[in-house]
Formats: sequence, C-alpha cells, structure tokens
Amino acid sequence: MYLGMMAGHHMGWGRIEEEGWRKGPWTAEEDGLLIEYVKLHGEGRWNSVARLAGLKRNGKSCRLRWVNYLRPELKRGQITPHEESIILELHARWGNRWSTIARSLPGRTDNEIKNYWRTHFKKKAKLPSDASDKAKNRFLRRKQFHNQQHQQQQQQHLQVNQEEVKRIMALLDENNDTKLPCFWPQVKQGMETISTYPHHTTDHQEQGFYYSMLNGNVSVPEASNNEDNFLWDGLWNLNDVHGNFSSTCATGKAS
DNA sequence: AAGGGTCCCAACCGCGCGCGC
DNA sequence: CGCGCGCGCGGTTGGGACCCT
Repeated sequence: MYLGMMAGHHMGWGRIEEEGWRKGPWTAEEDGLLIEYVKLHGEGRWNSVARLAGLKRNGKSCRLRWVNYLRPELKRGQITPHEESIILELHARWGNRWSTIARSLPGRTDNEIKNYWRTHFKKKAKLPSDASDKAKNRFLRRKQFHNQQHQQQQQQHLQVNQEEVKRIMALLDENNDTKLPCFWPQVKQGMETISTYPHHTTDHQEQGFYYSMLNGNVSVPEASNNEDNFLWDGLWNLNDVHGNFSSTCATGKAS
C-alpha cells in the first residue's frame, strides 16, 4: 500500500554515485528487494544487502530505509497527543537523544520524533506570540480530524482499561510487599478520576500523564537524584504485577 | 492568481563506538 | 595497540505540499 504511494512520490531523481551506489528516493522494486532480504536473512549485516539482494544501495542506506520506513511494526499516521506529551516530557529529561525517546514510543522512529520535535517545538519556542498563535492554530486545525479519531479510539481503550485499572489497584493495595513510589496515592487518585471522568481532564500535561498511565507509558519527571530514578523504576515495572498494564512500554530494542 | 514563506519528512552525512583480527 | 568494519546516532539537507499575503 504505502510502497506504491512513496514510490511514485519522489521518482525521477534517483541517481548513481561514483562508487556505483544508488542514492535518493527508493523505488517500490528496491523496497521489495529489501523486504525480501530481511525476510530471508533478518536485520543486520547491511553491507551484504547489495550483494545478496541485488540492490545498488550501500548498507547504510538499506538500514535507514528498513528502520525508518519498511519495518512492519512501524506506526503510520500523525503523532497522537498522548505521544506528543511523552515526547515533550522525555525531551525535557534527555534532550536530543532521539533514539532513547523513540524506545518509549513503540512504532515510532527516532527520525520521526526528531522531525516532529523540530517542526513543532524547536521553532515555536522562538516565535513571537502572534506568530506562535498562528502556528498553533494551524497545527490544531490539522490535528482536529486526527484528534477526533484518536478520541474515539481512547474512548474504546478506556472502557476496556477501566476494569483493568481497578483490578490493578486492588492488586497493588493487597500486595503490601510491592514497592510503590511515594506519589502512588496521587497516581491512584488520578487513575480513579480518569476511570470516572475519562474525558474531562483539561490540563494537557495531566491528561498526557493519565493517558500514559493507562497505556503503560509512564511519563517521566526530571530526574534529580538516584532516589527518583529508583522510584520511577518501580512504577515503570508495574507490568511485573500485571502483564498487560505495560504492554506498550519499552520495545525489544530498548531491552 | 501568484509567489514567497513555511511545513513536513525521507534520505543523506559525519562522527563515534564496539568488536574482531 | 591499531586498524578496518559494521552499525547506530544526531544533525542537516532537499524538495514537494501546503499556506498566507
């Protein structure tokens, strides 16, 4: 589906470099060859691709194409508000460590996150207020349609999760041996609140936090000391208590 | 309507790290 | 030790799409 879409998109300026490597946009045929190669040989050994798959691309180009575009687990479509809040929080914590941030967003690539942040936040911070408002409005308009869809998804998600959240809280309350972070009461209260009024949170960050909790992507505060890290590690590993709770947290690459 | 500005994103580049020889 | 190789990362570029004046 997307193969054809992209193939036609930039066609025409693919070129051969002095070493004989092709550069520029990938064709559907090249994508097909690369997919076939990974099916047969798995990821890695990218410099063998040219020889084994008959591609006139260097290893670097192949790896990039696979990682950023062809991997089947990649998510398509706009960054959701939930993902956006995670990006902001993790960027505040880690800076431009895009691959690290990407590990907390399954299906998103470092390149995607980097591009997103650059376009939406880097410049925005410097803009004068009216221009900033314009940009914001434009952005919001663009996202409106997507947000509606996302909200529908969340509604479904939350309905499913409400029961699960209650079960988890009961489980955690029962289990006195479990190390809970010091702010667990507030977290619990937040979860109870969203269980009852899932769509009435107005504060963006708070909403992001609760979405994170429900999806298992816990937002991470600025780490000021080791104790903080320890506490967050405790919360991060809630999936030890309940397997489904953190199903989207930390991809295989991260571990 | 036009053209200049901005957004968006795929792809490239340079650098550094780890590893094996 | 040092060299080459493979790989991953962050920064940058280029060009089409879209928006604004």
